[in-house]
Amino acid sequence: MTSDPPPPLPRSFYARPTVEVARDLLGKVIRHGAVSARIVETEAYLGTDDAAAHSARGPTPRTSVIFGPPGRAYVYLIYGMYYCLNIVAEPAGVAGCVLIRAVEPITGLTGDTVNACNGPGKLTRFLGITLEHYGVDVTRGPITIHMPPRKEGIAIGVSPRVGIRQSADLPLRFFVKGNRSVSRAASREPRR
DNA sequence: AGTTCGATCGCCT
DNA sequence: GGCGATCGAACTG
Repeated sequence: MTSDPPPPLPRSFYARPTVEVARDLLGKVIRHGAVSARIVETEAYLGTDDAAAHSARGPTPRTSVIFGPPGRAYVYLIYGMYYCLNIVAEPAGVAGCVLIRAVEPITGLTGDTVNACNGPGKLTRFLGITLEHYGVDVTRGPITIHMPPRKEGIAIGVSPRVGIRQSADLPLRFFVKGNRSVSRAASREPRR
């Protein structure tokens, strides 16, 4: 018989400071239906003192979930053609979320391995995530996040976030050092 | 009501 | 390195 899959991470995992959640999501397994992948790159978007965050100017219809209970999915359409997936952090009433920027495929592979999910717009397509998943509780499903089957040491790299103009210097991007699935835009060396 | 522009990506030169 | 695709949220008037 097959071993029981681990349960989803509890809500308490997400009810913490956004930066902690962003770091700790590295190496975790995200699953949607038959497709699963390992999170290898994240970015923290803070509720306050972070002009780059969608929540910076208070709740709107689009961003309301960021102000609600932790462990829910904030999905939005970007550039009219891609979806980005965030996981809400901080206790309910405090804004903060973590953008999932890259994952490493575990199952669901067809053809190109790395290039299917090494970017925020690509991984949502790989995992089949769209606006209909706005507000989904990742402690319940259909999208869930789990501990990896085996404990493994991870070297974590830190850098500024990719593709933003406001608060561009804050070191809020986290990635698994040396992992080849880290997003292409992010793997560019920072200019000097 | 009209305009701007983005937490992207792939293709072009 | 540059740019177009393609859309709606947010902002301006």
